[in-house]
Amino acid sequence: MARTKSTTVKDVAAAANVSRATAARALNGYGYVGSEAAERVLEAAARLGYRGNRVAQALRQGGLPIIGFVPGDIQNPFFARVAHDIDVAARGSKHNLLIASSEEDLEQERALLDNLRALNVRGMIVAPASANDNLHLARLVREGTPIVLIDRVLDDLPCDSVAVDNEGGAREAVEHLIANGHRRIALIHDDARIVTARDRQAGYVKALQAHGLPVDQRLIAVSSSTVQHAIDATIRLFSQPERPTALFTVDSVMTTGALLALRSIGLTIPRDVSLIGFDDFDLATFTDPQITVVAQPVGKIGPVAVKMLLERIRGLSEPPRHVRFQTRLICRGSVSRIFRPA
Amino acid sequence: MARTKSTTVKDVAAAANVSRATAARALNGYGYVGSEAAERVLEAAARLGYRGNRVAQALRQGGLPIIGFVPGDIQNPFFARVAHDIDVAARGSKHNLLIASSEEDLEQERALLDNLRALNVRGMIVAPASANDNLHLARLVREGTPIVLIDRVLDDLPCDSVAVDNEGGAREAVEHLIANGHRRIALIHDDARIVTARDRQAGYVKALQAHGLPVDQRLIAVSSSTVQHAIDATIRLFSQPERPTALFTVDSVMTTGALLALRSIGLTIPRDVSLIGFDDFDLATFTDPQITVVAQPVGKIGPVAVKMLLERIRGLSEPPRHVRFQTRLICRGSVSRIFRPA
DNA sequence: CCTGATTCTGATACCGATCTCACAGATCCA
DNA sequence: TGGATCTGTGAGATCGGTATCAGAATCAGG
Repeated sequence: MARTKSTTVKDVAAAANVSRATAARALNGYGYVGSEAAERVLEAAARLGYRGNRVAQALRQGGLPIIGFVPGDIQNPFFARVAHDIDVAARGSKHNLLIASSEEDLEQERALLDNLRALNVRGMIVAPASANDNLHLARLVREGTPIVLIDRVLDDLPCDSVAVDNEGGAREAVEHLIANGHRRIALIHDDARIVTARDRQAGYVKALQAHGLPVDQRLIAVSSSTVQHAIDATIRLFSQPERPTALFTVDSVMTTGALLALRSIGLTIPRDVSLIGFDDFDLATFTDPQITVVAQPVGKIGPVAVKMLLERIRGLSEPPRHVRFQTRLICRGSVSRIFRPA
Repeated sequence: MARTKSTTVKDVAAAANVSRATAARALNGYGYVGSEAAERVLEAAARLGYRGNRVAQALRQGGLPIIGFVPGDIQNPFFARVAHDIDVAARGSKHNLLIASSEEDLEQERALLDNLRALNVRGMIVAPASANDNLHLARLVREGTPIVLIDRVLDDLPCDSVAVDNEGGAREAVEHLIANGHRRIALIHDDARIVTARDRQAGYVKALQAHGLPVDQRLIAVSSSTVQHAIDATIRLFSQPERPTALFTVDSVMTTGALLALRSIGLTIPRDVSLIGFDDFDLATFTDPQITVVAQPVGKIGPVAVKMLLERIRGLSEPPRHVRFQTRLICRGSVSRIFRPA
């Protein structure tokens, strides 16, 4: 197919009748170059459409101007939003963004990080798929690769992180339900492997305990984070003899599933069941009534992560910094007050 | 920060007491290598944690094992889904995916493509932001860079493409409205710059003309593809004295906006207004009634695009191939029948 | 025992850009 | 006028890996 090989400094130099060294100097504006020679080089470069070869530059100078982003799932609106923000922020500093989704699979994550490492990217922003077995991450950190963790923080990993107060947010939500008289509050959460889900579950448990309520395992369902699994889990929870009066879901995908499931088994929100979901999402304002949610400042996560990463790339060597954003409970119409006689 | 420089073939060769050449042969399994020497090399490589440097490989062999993807907006669920599919397909052939969103901005798209070119990526999958001024794309094609266009096809660009029958799908939707007795059918579409929107508009116009209905400019609103703009456009359309009885929106973001706007001005679907949107989306089944949409086979686009791209990368030199998927009208509850006395 | 093929290995060129170094010519000050 | 400094330039090393080539060692067959 005779892919035309691109023009190199050599070509430009030849066209301008100078050496490669001089051409490079003219193109990059360093060292001494005669104004006349420089002009000829620039003209030749423009004429030949010289672009430079990042790969060669990267080899010489170490590292491609690329930031790697490893989200759990790019289709999840949360990560899509963050990816977008990272992209914008990275572009501001002349970096390209390489997105490689781990699909919440530890093996895949390992392979991807290996790949990024081999590509000599400048730094990585990662949402680790697992709370355990993170030797691969530990090694990267040890080797000095700039890494920023987002959304999911691993306490024993000495690197920067940006996340929200998952436990506090969950606790606030559950306490809101308790304050409205609910006692049988169900939880649907992800495999505890993911840090976020674990913390949110912890918030749920703490809220119950703080109010002297028992933690009933029958009210807790585990589901992987897909709409279908969430539907199944919801149906399981609500086909028990003593039905929960409220439900707390730990992410927007699960909330979506719960919504669908409750509708299909004929339970009305908030008359039959009250619902609070973690993470705000479009759908939440489209339903009738609208759904009460724990909102995270999604838009801040990406920019802050990039900022921290760039500082590391530039050589900052402070001890790990951890940014923790507060969540906000947005009360809409999906929680009802239960009258509870003393 | 003393970023530990990674181990090179040189290190491995030294550790195994062989030359770089032999080490490379052992590691890549080509040429003749003594079994004993090979073993020593492999052992040394494992011990030192040798990973290889893609950048150096790329320089020698031409091109990074990367596929570039330039969507209009990664937050748009359509592109997020396609990105995911591309990622999976690319991984199957040992390619990484580099996503760089153009944000529907032509200048940005140009810059991004330049970047990708400089990175020597193997090929690109692009959803062009504009129907015109595509000299930058034309040049890439001319230079032999493998490119596959998705979603939006530029007829005068000699390269592969994957898209859906936008005109036909739109036409089917509008004819469905006509068949249900609607005559004043409004359209909200994007800036005609984007090919997709233009084709869908063309379908709208053809449907009307085929049934002898006038194309009334007052029924056509232009909006950029954001929820807020779509809301404004909808309100504008429906505050006219002679209100439309039906609305066709050309993408899911606009449909979302229309939904919100209609609710806010107190119009009920489908009693007051019938609605059909192009592109199926989650929300469409969450509303009451559910929304009738023109569905595209989203899941097929990514895999087919990658398949075509890989063939080009491997050197296929057939003339440009164009895959065009059919759309499917999914009738739900957002279209009402208007009784129209003869 | 010698020729020719086969196996193994190291030296070396190369990809493209950058950077150091040395050197030539111009300029400058004493 | 001569040494020192400043300009401008090209030769060549370098980044890390891969491919070519030639030479050494082993082995087969006549």
